[in-house]
Amino acid sequence: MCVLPYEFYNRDTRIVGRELLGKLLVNESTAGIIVETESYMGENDPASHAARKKTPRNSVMFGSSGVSYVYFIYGNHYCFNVVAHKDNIAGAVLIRAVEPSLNTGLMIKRRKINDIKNLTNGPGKLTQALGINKKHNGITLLKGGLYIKDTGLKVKNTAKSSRIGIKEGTELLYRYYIKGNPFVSGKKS
DNA sequence: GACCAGATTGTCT
DNA sequence: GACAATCTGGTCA
Repeated sequence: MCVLPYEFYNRDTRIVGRELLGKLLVNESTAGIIVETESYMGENDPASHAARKKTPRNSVMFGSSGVSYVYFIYGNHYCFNVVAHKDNIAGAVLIRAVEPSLNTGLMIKRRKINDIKNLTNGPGKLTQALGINKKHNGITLLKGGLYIKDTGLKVKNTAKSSRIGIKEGTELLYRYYIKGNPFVSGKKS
């Protein structure tokens, strides 16, 4: 049980995306097990924010690995990413879904719903449940507060598929999830 | 249950 | 001014 070090994030974005499955995402008093991720590369990935050029908004993706990248979208929702790439490349892993693990009651209060399975099975949902917002953009995940740790949990069945909610790059299978887990977004397994 | 359109704000051109 | 890595609620079957 230890906080993931810089070396974990400073690897190929796709590897980090796959290996984040089963890890524990912690923020303040709430936490959830990551069950679904998507990897977004740099200039070679047309669906990535970093595909075109560096702007104030996406500059975090060009920064150092192990940093949180939070952005606001569609007027209502935040999405939480972890910057992860080898040196001198842009890239980040989008956390799409987690399984509620710690302080589920607080998540229910924040989401204002009673359905546990509907609590964190989507990017906009999990940020609301865990209390992640714009103030978390650009902060490090290596020091505590907001961080990801290894619980020693071994993931058995992982699967990959096309990413969701994008118009380009859909042929790239950069979405990773735990097969059969009820908290994965979308429909059933 | 499946499909469709609206909501609503920050950022870029 | 247009658009976006989404969610919710409505309508129709």
